Amino acid sequence: MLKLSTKGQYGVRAMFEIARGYPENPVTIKEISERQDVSVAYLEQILNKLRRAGLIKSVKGPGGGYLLAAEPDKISIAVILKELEGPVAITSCLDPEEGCARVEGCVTHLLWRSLGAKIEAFLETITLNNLIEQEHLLKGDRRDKIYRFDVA
Amino acid sequence: MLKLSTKGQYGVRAMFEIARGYPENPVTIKEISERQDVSVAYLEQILNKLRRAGLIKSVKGPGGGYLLAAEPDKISIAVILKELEGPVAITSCLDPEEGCARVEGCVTHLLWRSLGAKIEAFLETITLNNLIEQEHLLKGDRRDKIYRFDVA
DNA sequence: ATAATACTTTACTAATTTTGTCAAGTATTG
DNA sequence: CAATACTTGACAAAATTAGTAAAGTATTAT
Repeated sequence: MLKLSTKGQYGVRAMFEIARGYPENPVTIKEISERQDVSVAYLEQILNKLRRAGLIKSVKGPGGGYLLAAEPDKISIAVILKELEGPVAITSCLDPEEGCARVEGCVTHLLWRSLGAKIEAFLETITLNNLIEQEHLLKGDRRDKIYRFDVA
Repeated sequence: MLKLSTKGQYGVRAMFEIARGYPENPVTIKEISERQDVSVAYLEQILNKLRRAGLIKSVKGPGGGYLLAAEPDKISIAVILKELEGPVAITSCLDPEEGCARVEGCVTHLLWRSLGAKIEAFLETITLNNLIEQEHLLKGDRRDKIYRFDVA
């Protein structure tokens, strides 16, 4: 339950690859495709959304590619997922687009709202920079710090 | 994003209705159907799963219906949802049934795992009894305690 | 100039999941 | 023994997901 679509998953992984090139090295779709094993055509869709949302910039021509539009510690996982999948909305009646007929006096409504808020709050605390840091820990020998996200 | 299916939503609402009858009053499918506006046939599917999981008991014959199999404060939302929708698995590679080829050195994997753990932990703290309490607060005048789930 | 590289956009579709309905029972008891 | 209630399994329409495909436009190294 509570699955994330591949669009969201791939989007985060793509942003992670682009973040590695920050601030000078444009990363091409092809590179992302190869490293993350996602088709170029599908990535185009995803990166397009992220570019229009202002999270990344693109550089055309040979040697071009994608660049982060802000510093890696300013871009949260929450922002990326919101652009690709819309707001956290455990139930459809919590989606701002839809609305709910039974809001008043509905106990489960409160429950789902609280859960959604908790999820958002968590995802807002994690940034691309945290992912990069975490990878360094994984590849390095600082095994003592390894499950950092559990602490946050 | 991160939607819950209607099966999970209706299941929690049905359990809430059954909890109101605890410990003596069997609640019929028809009553649940009317109060929660879900078809009888669909509820049958849902309640069947919950009964087989041992969360509720059924009493046949006139005056029969469904009863909670345990005390309302012993049944968490997490348990109900797990029976109806399987474990929390933000990505399919985190589903115990599937597995993941890239676990080692995969940073996002850690992220999704942490998120899933947080969600489960939260849902385990909320019981049917909490829902009933919360409803009393909503209907009563203790407006000061109203958003209880946010605190938990 | 122009070929190579790279991004952009829109349309389409196969597969999967969700959200149920339907039919034909079985079990219990007043 | 009829009324009430639960039980089971098959089936299917609708929505969503997860992509592919095609036909571009833009930039720049040489």
